[in-house]
Amino acid sequence: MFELFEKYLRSKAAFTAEEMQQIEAVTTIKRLRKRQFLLQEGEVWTYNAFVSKGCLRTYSVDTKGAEHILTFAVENWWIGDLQSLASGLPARFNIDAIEDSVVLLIRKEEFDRLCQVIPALQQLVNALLHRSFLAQQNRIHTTISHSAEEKYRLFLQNFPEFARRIPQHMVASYLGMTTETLSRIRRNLV
Amino acid sequence: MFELFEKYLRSKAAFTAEEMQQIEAVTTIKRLRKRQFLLQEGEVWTYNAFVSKGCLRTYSVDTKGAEHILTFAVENWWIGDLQSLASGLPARFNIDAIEDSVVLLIRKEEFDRLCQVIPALQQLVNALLHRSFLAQQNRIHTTISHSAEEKYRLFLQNFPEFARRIPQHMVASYLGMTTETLSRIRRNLV
DNA sequence: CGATTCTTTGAAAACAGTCAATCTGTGTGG
DNA sequence: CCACACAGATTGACTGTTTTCAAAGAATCG
Repeated sequence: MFELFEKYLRSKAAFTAEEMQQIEAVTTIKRLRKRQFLLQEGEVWTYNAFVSKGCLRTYSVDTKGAEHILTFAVENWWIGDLQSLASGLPARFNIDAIEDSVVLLIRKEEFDRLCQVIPALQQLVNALLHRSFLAQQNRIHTTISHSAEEKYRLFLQNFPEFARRIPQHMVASYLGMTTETLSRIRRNLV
Repeated sequence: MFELFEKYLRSKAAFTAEEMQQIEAVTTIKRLRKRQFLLQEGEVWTYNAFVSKGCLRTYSVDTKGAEHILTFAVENWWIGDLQSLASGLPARFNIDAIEDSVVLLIRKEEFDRLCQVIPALQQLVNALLHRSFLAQQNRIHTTISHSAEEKYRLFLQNFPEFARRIPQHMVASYLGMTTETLSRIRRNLV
């Protein structure tokens, strides 16, 4: 499974064979079955995680039991609770597998150490953070400026992959509406 | 006005006198009157901008003429269109002054060059991006998981400063609701 | 097949937006 | 200094959208 990660890394920057070995040395593989937790609210998240197969989600559960999905992650995406990672505090979010999945884990301390000695890795992380920032900004913008139907249209445009793989009630949760509303929107689209 | 910026920088990291001079050498001061544009939709944004006095907003205008505010920035905040800055494409957003303001500008090329030679500056930028990422994630989470009234409550909690300085119709726009709705929410709060 | 999850539907209620009017305070020009 | 214009906030009546609750139908999985 490390090969997929290696392929991803090489597509983003140039790494020497030795650097790649250093990375592989600290990478562990975790297989998750559908519905299995990678992180549960209240635990402390201490990894950087790369999805090499499958699909996961990050979400919270409110006082009424309703789930609110913050992110999805499929192959070649990173996932984790940066808030908990940075602060060392218990996570406010859950992460679980939507499909049977494989994630690669690197402990924070080891990842940070590698970033010190492998400039390409540090740059990759910075670039990733930068792109994520812009993606989040876009999401905020569409969220505050469009109707439920328009949000769904944009979601289909931007993430056709997600729309295919992810159950509708989760898409609804991601978009901040109920599953009934999304169902009715879909009825009116055709 | 550079002194305020210097104070901010020194509060975040250690800079030598020479480094500080290098920064000052590329910094220009721009004074803006209330309502004056710093950036208009369609222009290319090529700066990093630091607010040393006043208050500004980043917003878009939709096809119906409605404004949607993405961010506010007061003293010691950064502002700009990262999307346009990174891509070189015309900005989708406007930035203008809500109060008479003073911003410090550093051209992108010069800023990037300084980041190469001043590690503390590069680190500051990374830390800032990291914090902004988390802040945006929080905003997304509250936006998709709370009612209009709860969003306003949380806004008051998180940004009491903004609530004091910023006209209500702009707060409403930032929260993704109409000014009438916010007005009615406030009536029911007391 | 039976159980569970997922999606759809309907009816009623809650919520938020629209439009139009009024009220307030501020600042500007005469 | 006043009159006026203008930006901002509020209100009411109405419309439209979204949620809620309850139920039933479809799809999936062991």
